[in-house]
Amino acid sequence: MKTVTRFAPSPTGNFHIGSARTALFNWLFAKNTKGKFLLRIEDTDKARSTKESINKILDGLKWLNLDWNNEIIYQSKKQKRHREIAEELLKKGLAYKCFCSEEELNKMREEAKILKKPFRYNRMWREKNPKESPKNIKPVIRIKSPIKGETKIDDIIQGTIRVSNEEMDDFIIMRSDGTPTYMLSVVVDDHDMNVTHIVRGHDHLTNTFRQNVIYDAMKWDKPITSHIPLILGSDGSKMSKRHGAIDVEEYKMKGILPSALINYMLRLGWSHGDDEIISLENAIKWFSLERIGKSPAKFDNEKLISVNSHYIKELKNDEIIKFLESYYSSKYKIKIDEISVKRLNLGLNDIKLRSRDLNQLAEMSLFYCSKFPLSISKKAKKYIKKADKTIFTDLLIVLENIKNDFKKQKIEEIISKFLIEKGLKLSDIIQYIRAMITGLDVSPRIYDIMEILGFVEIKKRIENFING
RNA sequence: GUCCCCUUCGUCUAGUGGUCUAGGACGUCGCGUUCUCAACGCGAAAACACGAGUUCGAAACUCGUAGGGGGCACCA
Repeated sequence: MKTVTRFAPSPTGNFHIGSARTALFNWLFAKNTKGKFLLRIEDTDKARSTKESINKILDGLKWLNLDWNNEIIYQSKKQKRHREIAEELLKKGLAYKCFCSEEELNKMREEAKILKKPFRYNRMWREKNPKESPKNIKPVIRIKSPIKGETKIDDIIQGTIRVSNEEMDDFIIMRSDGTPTYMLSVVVDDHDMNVTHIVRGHDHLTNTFRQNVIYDAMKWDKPITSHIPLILGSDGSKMSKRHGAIDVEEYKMKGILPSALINYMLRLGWSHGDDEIISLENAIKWFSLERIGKSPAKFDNEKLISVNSHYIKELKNDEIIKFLESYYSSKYKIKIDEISVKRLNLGLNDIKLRSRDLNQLAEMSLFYCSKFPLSISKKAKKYIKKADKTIFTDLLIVLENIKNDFKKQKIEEIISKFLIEKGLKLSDIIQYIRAMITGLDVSPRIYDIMEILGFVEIKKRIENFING
């Protein structure tokens, strides 16, 4: 049988990193088993679902390259079908109308609180004749859940879990306004979509027991479930805003590569021996739900960054230049001209080695592209302020001698000769030169940069300091 | 509160009863290299939550304790 997985987010906010990992695991499992990965938007909550949120989810999935099969299914469009199932259950006597008022329900809640028991609907309308119903109340439809015995689920990740049926009550499947609840919708949609494997967050584990009641009532085959542990913040509490970035979009803005985020999320809960850097190809080949751990993982930004810097090193120059084009044009209103492209192609390899994220890479490469005069960073300014102008005036004269053969070995030679004559060490001047020609305090090797920029450009930048 | 789940270095994890004086990665620290560095090289510190039991033998199995997480809506 062909496997079918689904990712079923509710569009009520941003695209959370936890949801992204759920999507990834579904996607990987589908790819690994050569099955299908479907996307369903659970927008039954009209009040909270937004178009923006749907777009964020879609953008995020596309950015991560988690492509889905078939058309997107919008749960809200399936309500007629959900209602039919509820009617059918009603007709079969497996569900019933409940005419409880808000007050009656609140009373049950209070009683439960006093008895220190969890709230459970007392099933007062389960056997009552609907003719006794109060006229002023629109009923909900509740499903008859078993009163005695226990329910067992076999979860691929969590193993076998048994819960006494007394823990469950007759939950609502249709609201009083005639709309289906989540619990009904998921089951009907998963069944209609022929979903074979449900991979979702651990927070849904107890829902499985409720959903089983519906499957049993309809005599439908149950999908196999895998409840993946949640991602926690660095302090072990639920991941939230105060832990920093939690939405996929934020990672993109921070210059994280989709490949890096995928690799990092994959290793949160799943492993393959000692492998850390795992190509997508291997991820698909090796992935299995059985190998997902049961304990929740804390999100570690430092590790993400280190994975990211690895993937940055693998980037091709033209991919980077494409990124730089949009980064520079939106942030600095700079266009990358032909000469800058030439310089970038010569200099990017060195910069890739020391970049933790794309934004940092862009800032570090800026000196290859910026128009004269250069913008100078705070730390670089400090160096420049301290530099002795006469030394650099003399240095320029020396450099001018080799302007027709401005190669790094030559530059190195002539500078060391210059230093000996002046009785200086390289470290006496290197940071000043760096600041003047890159506007930064950190950069690749100076001789390489000088060669790439060429004498004319170097002269301009140093003179700017001397005259400034 | 209640039901369910979880617990190996700071973090992610390897580990499926003997090969574990517990391996890898990130981070930390030290040393080296270099022209700065968030690069590179080498090295170090660092964990089986606790207590019982099963067993010739337990990080691994069982039970308890503690700590953590999740569910308990006319939300999804």
